[in-house]
Amino acid sequence: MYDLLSNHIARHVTLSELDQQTFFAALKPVKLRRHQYLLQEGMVCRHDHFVIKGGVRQYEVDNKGHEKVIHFGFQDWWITDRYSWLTGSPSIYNIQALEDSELLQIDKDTLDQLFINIPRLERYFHIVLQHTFAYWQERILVLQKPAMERYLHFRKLYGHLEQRLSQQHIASYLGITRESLSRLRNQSAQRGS
Amino acid sequence: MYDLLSNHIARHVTLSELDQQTFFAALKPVKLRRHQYLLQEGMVCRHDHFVIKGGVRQYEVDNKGHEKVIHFGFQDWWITDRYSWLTGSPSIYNIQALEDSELLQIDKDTLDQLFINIPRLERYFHIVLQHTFAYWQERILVLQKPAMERYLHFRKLYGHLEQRLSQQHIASYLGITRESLSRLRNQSAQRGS
DNA sequence: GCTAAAATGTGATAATTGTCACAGTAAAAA
DNA sequence: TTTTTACTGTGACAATTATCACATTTTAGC
Repeated sequence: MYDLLSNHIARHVTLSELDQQTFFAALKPVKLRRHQYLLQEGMVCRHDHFVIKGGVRQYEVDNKGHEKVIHFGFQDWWITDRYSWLTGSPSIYNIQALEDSELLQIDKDTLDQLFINIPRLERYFHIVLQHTFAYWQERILVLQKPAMERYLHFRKLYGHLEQRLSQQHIASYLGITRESLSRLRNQSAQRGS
Repeated sequence: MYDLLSNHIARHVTLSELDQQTFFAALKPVKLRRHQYLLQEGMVCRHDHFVIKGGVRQYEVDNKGHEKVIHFGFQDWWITDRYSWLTGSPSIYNIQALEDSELLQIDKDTLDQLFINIPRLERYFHIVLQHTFAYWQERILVLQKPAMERYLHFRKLYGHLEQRLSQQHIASYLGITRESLSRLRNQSAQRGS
């Protein structure tokens, strides 16, 4: 159950067996069924979550009632509303399971406590955040490009997830309507994939 | 000269005087005149920079030759191309001074070395990155909204910088053309600010 | 497997934003 | 100051993407 996370950690830092056990002991396993929520808007997001199995989407409901997906979370990803987590303010996001999912969760206070005695653990989270950050930086750039480029970029990076996601979620992630995405897909199919 | 940074650190963590001196000794002051570059595309970004005075913009030149501003950096902000910094790959960004500026820079290897003996320093950078991350998360959300909302949001957050930035840079940051921004400004002026 | 619900495809049309051209204005350099 | 250069405003028009309506297909629950 902790193997995935253990490997993920080992890819970035070396933790002693003891430190790793201390960390794992602080994690709480969470199971979600499809459509269940990890976070609902209005709640304060006090946990960070590592996805073991399944997948989730993080989205905002705008003032017209439209859902806007800003992020997905699949196996090997940490996911949280970093803003609410950091500031303690109520979240404007929902995080919902797209499939039956399994995650490990840890709350901020516990984690901050662990950082004091296990600096390497903070190093791990720092490195992970740097990677996530680099990903968001790229996402901003892509969101400024035309819809077709955004879609092709998505396929290049997350093509393997395309069947697991609905068109409307992909469209929302790309910042377009599901109708527009449908038309883009026709175009790109005609030109050969 | 180091007062700004010293205060910035104190806002997030407590560093011993010795640790702080060790860190400051590793920083290199950099002066830039308006239009000079801190980073040019094709170079690997090996430094992180803390802005003491002045301001910079980080932008990409797209395949049509258009400049796309993804980020600004003003007093009290750390700025770098996190992707290039992290992966060691050549940057696709330029970071250019908008005004005569003063910064403090540190390279990644030196910083990683410091982290080993000064865990609190890594805590500081980790916290700063969390804040920056929360800011980018919001930026993604805003970029999905109509142009007028983006502009008003910009004014709310960075209204105090509006006179120091050119229209074309603001427009680019908002992901619209300078012509569109000009029209948005007319509209919002007619409705009273 | 059947049925209801959800998701997707597609046409007609509207809204938003971009492009191009050029005039006017402001700012930098000589 | 003067002169050049860069920046901004505005009109006409084009391109992109959204919206709405409804048909079709797929999926989930019984």
